[in-house]
Amino acid sequence: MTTLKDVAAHAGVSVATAARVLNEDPTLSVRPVTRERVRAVAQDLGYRPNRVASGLRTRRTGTIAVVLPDPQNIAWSDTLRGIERAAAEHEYVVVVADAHGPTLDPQQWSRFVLEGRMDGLLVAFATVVDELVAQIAGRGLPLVTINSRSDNVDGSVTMDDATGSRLAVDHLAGLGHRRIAFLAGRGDTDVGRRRHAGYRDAMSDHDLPVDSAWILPGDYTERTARALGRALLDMPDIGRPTAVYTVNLPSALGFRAAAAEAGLRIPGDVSLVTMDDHPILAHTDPPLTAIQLPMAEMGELGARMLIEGVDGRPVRHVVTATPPRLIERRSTAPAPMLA
Amino acid sequence: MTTLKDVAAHAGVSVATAARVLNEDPTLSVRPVTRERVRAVAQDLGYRPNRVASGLRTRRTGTIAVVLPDPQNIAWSDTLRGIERAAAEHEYVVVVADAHGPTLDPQQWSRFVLEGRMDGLLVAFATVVDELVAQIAGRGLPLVTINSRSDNVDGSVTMDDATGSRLAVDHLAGLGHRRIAFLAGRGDTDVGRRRHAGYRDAMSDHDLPVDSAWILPGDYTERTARALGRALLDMPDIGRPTAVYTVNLPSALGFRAAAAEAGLRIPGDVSLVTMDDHPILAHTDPPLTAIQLPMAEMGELGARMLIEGVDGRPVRHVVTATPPRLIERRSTAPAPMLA
DNA sequence: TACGGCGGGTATATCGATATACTGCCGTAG
DNA sequence: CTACGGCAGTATATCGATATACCCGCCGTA
Repeated sequence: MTTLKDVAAHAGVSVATAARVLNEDPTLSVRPVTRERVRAVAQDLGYRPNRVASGLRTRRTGTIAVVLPDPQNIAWSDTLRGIERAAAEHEYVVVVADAHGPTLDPQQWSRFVLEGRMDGLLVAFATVVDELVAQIAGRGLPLVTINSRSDNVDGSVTMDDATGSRLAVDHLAGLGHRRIAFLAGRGDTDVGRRRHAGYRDAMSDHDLPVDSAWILPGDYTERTARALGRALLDMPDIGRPTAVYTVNLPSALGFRAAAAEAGLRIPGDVSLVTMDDHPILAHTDPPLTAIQLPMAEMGELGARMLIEGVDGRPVRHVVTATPPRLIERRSTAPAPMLA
Repeated sequence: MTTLKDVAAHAGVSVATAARVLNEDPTLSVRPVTRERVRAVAQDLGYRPNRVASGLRTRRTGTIAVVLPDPQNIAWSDTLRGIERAAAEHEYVVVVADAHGPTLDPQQWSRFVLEGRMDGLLVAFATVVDELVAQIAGRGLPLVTINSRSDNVDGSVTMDDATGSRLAVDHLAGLGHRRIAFLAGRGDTDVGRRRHAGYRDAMSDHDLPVDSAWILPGDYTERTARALGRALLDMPDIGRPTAVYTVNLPSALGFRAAAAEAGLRIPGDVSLVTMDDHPILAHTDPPLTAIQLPMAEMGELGARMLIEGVDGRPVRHVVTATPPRLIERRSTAPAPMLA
């Protein structure tokens, strides 16, 4: 390992000068020839600053942690790529942690917050635990939430979920559906509320009835969605919705399974649109019409803002710029004629 | 931030003693009462050693890097969970990097290998680039490959791919198929060769013909598999295989798409088994029969071995213990009667 | 009495980079 | 002839934990 000392020695300057040249310290005055000599030696020796050492002094490790409550959900993969891309641009590395729930267990807490190895946290908890926030803030660690906004946190990146929901409802309404159910998320989560609001507003814009029996709060899991789907589809034909909008990808899969079990065809008997797109949806039975959200952009913005936060710039609440898009596949069809 | 100095001061001992008590230095002799006092103070103050500082001295950062050539492939998610679990047990954190190909780009190289922030590398390149290996070894960084074994690397974790392939062929042969094609991986990769060998051996055990036109080397991508699938299915009926075994998940999806385009039914016209299982396969059209491999176990073993390697214990070549399993779904059916 | 050994610790260099204060020299202004 | 400012750097403390060498007092023993 080449250290700064080696560089300094070979260049015939002190470590201080070597460091200041390489870091382009503007307060340093040095002859161009010396400057070049240092640079050349560093290059020749393949010098790379040891980030652990520099991290100790500067309290910057060049590492951010991303905490996902459920990395199993394949919808996150784009987000992760966005985060990594932005991080790489700033020479940061990304530590991914799986919190198996809405908070950090003590072990994770210790490794991510207490041991000084992270410069900041990017978290994607649907429900932001106030206590967690307070403690992180107390540690002086910048925190940015993604996909969820809370007034207790200074920075967040969210998407235009309401418009996403609206797109789903517009599409179904355009196909003649009037009885559009919503397999929702948890009402105590920010995303859940935004997606719900979009649904509600769009329904009312289309003068469509919103039957409370058609709004089923779930918990974003396939399992629950499947149970709720069964309940919904077991309704007598007359009250049964002709279309369903599901709040996220696992919910759509759960509903799809429920429909299959109930012997109902999608889209023959019931149309399905879901939030969260993924290439694999082209291969499902049937291929699912879905709302594509700028997940990668959300990740990029989040990481970028967090890194700015590390540099002392204030973080804010931002919303992604790219609008949601509806990807039409084959799970939606014109509403059946009704009595 | 509570530092060791604070603990020492409050406990009325020197930092040396505080450190040695907390690290359970066996060469330290200290009265039990003092020992307890130090521990109690550390506890009270919520002391956690700063890993950056200790990393500087000990050259252990408690971080390992996982490099995946294609994190998009959802089959890796189990592996990642296994890695994280094992890492967490040892108080390590995991940095995940996306190398968009079979080697590290200079940026990544710098961040993962040259800057001293990683204790070791876990890589999943299908083709192990010798040059890369040599350079990493030259840096004294332990390296363990997963899913691929090379004699140039001391440590690896692989799975029993051959048996996995055999399971696929056995299943198809059991259904009466005799013309079983193999949509393979790259012949220059270790996994590709192992999966191929399993196929070949199983075919010969069943006395089945291996037509070289039925072994199509692909590159593990959906795109290529789709093109190859088209070629395969465009063969005249007489020479067309009645079943296909695909080397990985994206290949299966590609083949599925090709069959759909060609207007052929799975499993009516052609049966499909693929290596790599994933829960989503229950939702595809049709649900795919797949070989489940111990991906999580591979990740766990890899991480554990790498961490042992960091501690100076030698790494070895190991194979996962859990045998592959065939998950039967609906993409396979008895062979059609042939002339 | 001298010496060694042991119990119970302490002092300090070190890891590598960085931030701050400082120095020696030269030219010029007063 | 001195003072002063600018140029071209240098010396060193620091970040926090850890590893190594060391120290002091006391006891037992030769």
